[in-house]
Amino acid sequence: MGDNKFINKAINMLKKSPLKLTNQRLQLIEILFKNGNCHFTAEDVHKEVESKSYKISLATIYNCLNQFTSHGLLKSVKVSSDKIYFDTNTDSHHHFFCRSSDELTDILLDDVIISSMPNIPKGKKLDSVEVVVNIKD
Amino acid sequence: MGDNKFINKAINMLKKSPLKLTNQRLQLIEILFKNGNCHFTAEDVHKEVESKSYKISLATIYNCLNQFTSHGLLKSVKVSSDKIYFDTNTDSHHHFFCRSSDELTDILLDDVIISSMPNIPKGKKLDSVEVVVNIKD
DNA sequence: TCTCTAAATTAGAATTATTCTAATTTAGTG
DNA sequence: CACTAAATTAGAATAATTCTAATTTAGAGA
Repeated sequence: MGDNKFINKAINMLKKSPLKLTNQRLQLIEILFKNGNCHFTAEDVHKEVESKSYKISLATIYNCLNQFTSHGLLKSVKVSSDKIYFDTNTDSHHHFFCRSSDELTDILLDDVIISSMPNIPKGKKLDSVEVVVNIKD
Repeated sequence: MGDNKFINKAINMLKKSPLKLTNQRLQLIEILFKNGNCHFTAEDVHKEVESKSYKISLATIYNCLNQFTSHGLLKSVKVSSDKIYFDTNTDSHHHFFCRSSDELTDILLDDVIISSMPNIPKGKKLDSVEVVVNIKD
């Protein structure tokens, strides 16, 4: 009680998953979810882990980000960058990607209205629709 | 004359650019443009170069794909894959990306109608809008 | 509470895509 | 035809990420 609601929600999801509640995972959840919706790369997380002097190896950071993604705590986003971004907002939504600053920010789902969509090729199923609005300074 | 119109168009663009007409560039243009619109990674090109026994190093393939991209012969596309895709269609348009086969295919610009767009953040300019429709088997 | 085992963590090596370096070759201008 | 800037190349370097194999730990069950 008294805890951050975003952190609590993430811990509850972790408890409902088959993943174990390790110190590393709980500390990562604290770092990732303390501010509600945000975006980060593995390296961003690694830097914050270092600065807090938490004992979490880079391999564990990668493992956990990937496991959190497959268990619905995070979403991964690929844009015109060489890094994978993770997003604490797992609802369907879109992104601005700034090519000047490499920053990813949310676009609310309702702020993009797609009024016509192509037919899905025969034999394939729709997975997701991602709109990236690339911007620059 | 008698040549493929896609190849001719690409060679003309190369001639109008400051890039020199080397054997390697002409052979790459032949490979890339012979079939009109298509998508490939550097590795795809490398394989075809090998199979034709052309003498083009992997470094030159990367150099040329990047130079062709900066001079308007190609466009590069980033999707949920660890590789960069190149596209001979340089007009504004969208893509299907099949997560099962890693295949990228075009969506005609007019097949996606976006009837409402978010405001661009203060101080930034619009660069481009990319819609990726992820599909699977 | 204690044991046990599968899961988690870790350091460091490996991998993969891509870019860089520095030496050699070549296009095409003059 | 010579010259020079650009292009090509092999191989090293880089950067992000994943793998390996050894050690540690969570948490289920006695």
